[in-house]
Amino acid sequence: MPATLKDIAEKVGKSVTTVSRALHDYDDVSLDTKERVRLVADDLGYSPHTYAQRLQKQRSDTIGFVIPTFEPRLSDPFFSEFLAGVGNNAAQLGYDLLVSTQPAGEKEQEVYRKMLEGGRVDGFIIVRTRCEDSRIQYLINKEAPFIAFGSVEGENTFPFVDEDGAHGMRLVADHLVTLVHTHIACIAPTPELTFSNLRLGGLRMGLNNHGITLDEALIRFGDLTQQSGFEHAQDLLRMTNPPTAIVACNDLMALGAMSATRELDLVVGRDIAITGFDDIPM
Amino acid sequence: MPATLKDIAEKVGKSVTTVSRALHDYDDVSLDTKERVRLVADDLGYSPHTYAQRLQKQRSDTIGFVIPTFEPRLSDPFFSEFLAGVGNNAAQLGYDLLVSTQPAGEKEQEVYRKMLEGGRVDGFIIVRTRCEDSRIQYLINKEAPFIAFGSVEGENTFPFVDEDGAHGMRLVADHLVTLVHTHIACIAPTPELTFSNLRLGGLRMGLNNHGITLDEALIRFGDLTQQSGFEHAQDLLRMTNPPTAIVACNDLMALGAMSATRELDLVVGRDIAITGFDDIPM
DNA sequence: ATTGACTTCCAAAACGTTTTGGTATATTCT
DNA sequence: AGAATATACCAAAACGTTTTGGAAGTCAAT
Repeated sequence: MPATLKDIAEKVGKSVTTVSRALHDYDDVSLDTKERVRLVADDLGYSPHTYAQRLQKQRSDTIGFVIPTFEPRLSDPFFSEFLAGVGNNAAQLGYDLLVSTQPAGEKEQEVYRKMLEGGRVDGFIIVRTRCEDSRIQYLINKEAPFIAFGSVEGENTFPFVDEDGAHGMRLVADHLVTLVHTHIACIAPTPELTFSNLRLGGLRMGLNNHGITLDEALIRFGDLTQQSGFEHAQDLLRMTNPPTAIVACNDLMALGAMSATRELDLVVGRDIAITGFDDIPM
Repeated sequence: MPATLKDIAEKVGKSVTTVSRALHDYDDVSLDTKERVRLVADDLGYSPHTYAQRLQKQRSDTIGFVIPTFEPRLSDPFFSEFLAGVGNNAAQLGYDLLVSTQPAGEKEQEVYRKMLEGGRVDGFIIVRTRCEDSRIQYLINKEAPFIAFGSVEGENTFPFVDEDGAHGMRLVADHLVTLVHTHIACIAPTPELTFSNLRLGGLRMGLNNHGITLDEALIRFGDLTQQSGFEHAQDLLRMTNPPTAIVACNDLMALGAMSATRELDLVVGRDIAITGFDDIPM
């Protein structure tokens, strides 16, 4: 059995209070006592009981991170990269990260509620923000702390960070135009996601700057997976007048599109241009 | 403020005990009371306070998973795949997974000790087992529950699962011999890792079966990263009499080796054979 | 009228910690 | 000598749960 404050107290011959205060270096404990307490604590290999501390302190020192994915697997490298980054920083600051996956929908809010009301987390990190985001609505409403990666439609009266997806897509447009493409397709994520609109909008505007209008018939909405990039690309390439360039809004769908072209014996970079977005290791 | 049992008790006009028992469907609570309790609980959006429960129950319902890596990032896809698999199954069984990274060494055991004695976890999952594994020693000694992915040298008197690395490597040997390779190099992980020896041994035996002895001068020990595969492959290919095949003991090093060959303008599959192990998505 | 069985309820203790609101003793200042 | 100040300590309450060991009431059988 792990040692408790009580064990130390008994061994040192002081009260639990004093031992607790000694370990926290309060100045109403004599140096002598502090020394003895620390010695005994080390000796017994004492570690404070985390859950007792959390209960008493009424804070969990834990951040909730609910990955909005259908797959039970961490199939999108974007998430594992993100997770690693956040997880390590959190650890460094003395925070735990409570990770869970839950597809957007009915049960999603319940997951947030349970974590919050169960006292398991102090706040959240939200990713893949949606134009109308019920998670954000809920948390603002509950006055629960959180930070979002991505924005929502309308006013963003909450803390968030974001990349400039529109700008990135304008660069993509510039690049493709330099390569004299005019018949350009785009595979975007579902338009419910804020960044889908931002990136699509960026592309549209980027092309406009060069006097090209993005053909609405060449816009497809996928679900960000490789599979979906594959299917939509296949579909696009089988058209009677197929595009010469496919702009994927994320790397995973771009990879899927590349597989599709390969299957039709086209060489990427020669017969067709394909662009991605995210810079995943793959 | 989240609702507590006390809140429910007051609203229903029963004791906290009764409310607790009602929610747990004990049969010394009348159906009528149970009904009322459940109604009020729903109404208040009650969720039990996780840490209070854990403190009282003296169990954390949490599994510890310490990733033995130097990188703070989750750079090895093996880990993210493993993490996703374990994490989701744990969640399904009502367990949390407490993840942390800590390179093998001095502080490693302290991390395990803190998690265990701090009451934060009930047991552990151990990966990348070593021939002499201090973590396993420690946990056996503490009689703490754990399961290992991989074995140790000598008797394995603890639960573990493993893949048959030796067999896999024999298949690799068979394959390479079929392609009439005889001058074969191997990039293995540090021999402290059990699976390094198993796989290396498997390769050696596989080649022996065909009357070929693995040249000890062509064995290199890397650290499982792409970088290290790159460096060792470069080194091997610059020898006066370079190998015609490189067997990497994991996929990441194989990918590094492939980069190295490409830099020397060799084509993998034509000028040189390279094999990996693990089947990571990349 | 007692006994026993059954139903429904609950006060109190416990888990391990931190904080509050003290007390007792020694020291220093008038 | 008495008052004020410092120093070192601690009992009890609190955080929100679950479990223990009953108690009180009803009913049926003796």
